[in-house]
Amino acid sequence: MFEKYVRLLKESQIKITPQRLEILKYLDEHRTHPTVDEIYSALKENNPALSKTTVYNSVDILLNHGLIQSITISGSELRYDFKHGMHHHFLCKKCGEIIDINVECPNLGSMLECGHEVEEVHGYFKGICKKCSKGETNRNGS
Amino acid sequence: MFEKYVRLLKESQIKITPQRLEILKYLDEHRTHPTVDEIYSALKENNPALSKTTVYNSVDILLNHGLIQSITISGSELRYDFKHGMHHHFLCKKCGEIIDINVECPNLGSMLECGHEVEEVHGYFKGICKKCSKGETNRNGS
DNA sequence: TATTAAATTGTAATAAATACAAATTAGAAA
DNA sequence: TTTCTAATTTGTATTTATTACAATTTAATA
Repeated sequence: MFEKYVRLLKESQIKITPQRLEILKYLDEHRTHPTVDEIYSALKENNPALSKTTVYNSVDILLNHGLIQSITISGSELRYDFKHGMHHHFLCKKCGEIIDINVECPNLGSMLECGHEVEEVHGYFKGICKKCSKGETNRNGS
Repeated sequence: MFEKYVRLLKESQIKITPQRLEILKYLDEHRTHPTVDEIYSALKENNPALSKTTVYNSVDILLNHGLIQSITISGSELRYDFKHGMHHHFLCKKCGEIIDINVECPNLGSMLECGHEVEEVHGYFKGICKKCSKGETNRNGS
């Protein structure tokens, strides 16, 4: 059940707690780029004692150890993503969905030559997603 | 003095007000990716009656008409950038500076093929900038 | 099992952004 | 030029994401 996440936390020398395991598992199994509030609401179902501060603390430590990444695409709140291979993101301005875009960053090479130490690469595209531009229903009901 | 910005606003059919001219001019002349608060503080010097709400309203309308762009790289606040040619951004985690990176986005072609209508492209890199990695002084004093 | 540093919880505080009503103004029409 | 009106500006109040912090609890080591 949690072996994978126990291993990940041990490898990063992060103290293992049920909360951290649940949060890491949730992010691995829900690739929806949830906010802290969304993670909190989902996990509170099975753990009513969960505190939102714990979710904030936990995503911070997971972030600092590189197990997850934060996504700033929306500009109004931070979203989190289990770290699986390099990919970019597309934000639909109509339905709000954030879609994974599986491309590499061809600029990384030239970035390495310009003297800055690059630790993170984020590619964000914004517009209207395939579904919405076909006129299908979306969460805004428009 | 303001001819350029009068022309830009007219072309976009935005009503011309002194506040909008000042804000647009400020962004054109200060490529530091300022926050609303920074724009507000700077312009309040010469116009003590300026309201922060006006700055919020103005950057919104300039944004909607494509004269400026918003930058979400920091995750804690929105920053604004006069729209000049395509470029990416680098955020230094040490000094906080946001540096323009003059590269195109080679992924745009493949993005156009995946069915989403792309309206914006943002390339963000994070790490330690050239200056800071050389151990020079920075605004954090570290 | 006992110990202790670290984590969790809950409340309070902060700060960016938004909502909104009243006063002002840009720009079109007379 | 003057009048008019919708749009803009202003200032205050509110909302919401995030951070700060103290008290309680717990993971993991000895």
